[in-house]
Amino acid sequence: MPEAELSTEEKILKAAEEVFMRDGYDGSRMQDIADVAGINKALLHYYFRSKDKLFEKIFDAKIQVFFPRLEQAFYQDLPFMEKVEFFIEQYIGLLRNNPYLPLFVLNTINKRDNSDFIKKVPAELSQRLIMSYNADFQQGKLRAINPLQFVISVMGMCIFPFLGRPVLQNMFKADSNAFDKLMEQRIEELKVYIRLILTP
Amino acid sequence: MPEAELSTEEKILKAAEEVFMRDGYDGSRMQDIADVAGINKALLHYYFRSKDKLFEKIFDAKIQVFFPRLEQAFYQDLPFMEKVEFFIEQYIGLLRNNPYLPLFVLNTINKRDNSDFIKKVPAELSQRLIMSYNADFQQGKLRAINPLQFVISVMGMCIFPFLGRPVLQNMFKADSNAFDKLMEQRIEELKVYIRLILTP
DNA sequence: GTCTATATAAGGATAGAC
DNA sequence: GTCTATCCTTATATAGAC
Repeated sequence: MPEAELSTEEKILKAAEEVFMRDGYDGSRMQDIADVAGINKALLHYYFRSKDKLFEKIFDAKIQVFFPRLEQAFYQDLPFMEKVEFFIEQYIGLLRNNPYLPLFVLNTINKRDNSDFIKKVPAELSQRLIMSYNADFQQGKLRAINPLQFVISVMGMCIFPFLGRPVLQNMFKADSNAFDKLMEQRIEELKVYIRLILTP
Repeated sequence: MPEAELSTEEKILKAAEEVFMRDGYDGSRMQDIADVAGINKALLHYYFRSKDKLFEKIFDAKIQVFFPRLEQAFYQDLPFMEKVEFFIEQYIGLLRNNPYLPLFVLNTINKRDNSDFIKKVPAELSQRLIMSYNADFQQGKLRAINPLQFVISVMGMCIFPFLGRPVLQNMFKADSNAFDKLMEQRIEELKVYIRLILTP
């Protein structure tokens, strides 16, 4: 869709997303958002009453992406291991297209005053995974581990390289392409790890 | 050491550490730091010329903690697997005492303009680990994996729960004590994982 | 709906007295 | 070294014309 066809409200939301994701709430300026949107500051306040309100709109959308529901795989009757493999594949793919997402979300939910934001996290995902583990474990198909710790571990393995990206690229003299390639390879590597951990 | 015995410079550094770690660079106010230190703003600028300079002092100290050198284990002639186990133990212990550290460091190194900060990361740690892996692998003591991906994974597994802490606590109705207990248990859990991955 | 101009406040930094 | 007072710039937000 060409930019000219976007409504003013859409242009603002698009610009706000870009600026907030890149600079965080504290680092963002309403003027920057107006510039990116190609309008002036006053219009921002006309559409969204305040910086807080505008930010909330963006966050509400992004939290749903960062903690995905993944209905496709998790509501199907797949073995636990395949669900995890599917998650790794989808999630690293997602982050490759949304490099700023993790830091943005983690910053927001860690803000002391903004504890409301935490409540917006879709909570069922990990609960369902744990139930799925227990079902397969009781059939002897999985090794005895702590499913909560395991779920945290899988998320950490997927997300962390995107958080430490500048360091990794500097350490191994990699450009953006090399990093992306590394993340593509990472999918298969992590699948090997989780199979080794879960197979009895 | 009682607070009264601290020099003004020490009081400022202590207060700056607290505020910067908690609120980040953009979210911190010189006034807040002065208040915590029990002095006034002007004195901050007398001791450290600017907010930037003061921040740099704090960051320089913290980056050394977040990317530790761990000479104790890694310069000794231990098997790779034991080095990793030692790392997990030490590092989770460190983070349990420094909950804000990961987000603080990751935010700073991800700032576009502040790419100077990246250069301050001690880079040898992962390089040494990879060399150590290769040595043991050639003796047939380890499974064939990608050592770089493995090192990223171990760091991610250790660090991520501290980043997602508010969500985890909310999701599982855990207070600070329960979370800390979970992290203590996590040490042994992760050791199991890495043994399963690395053992041929 | 969109703009210019401006109110109001906050934040970093400095001057100058003690 | 430490304080009060203040300068200067920047930010959010609003008023009012078109």
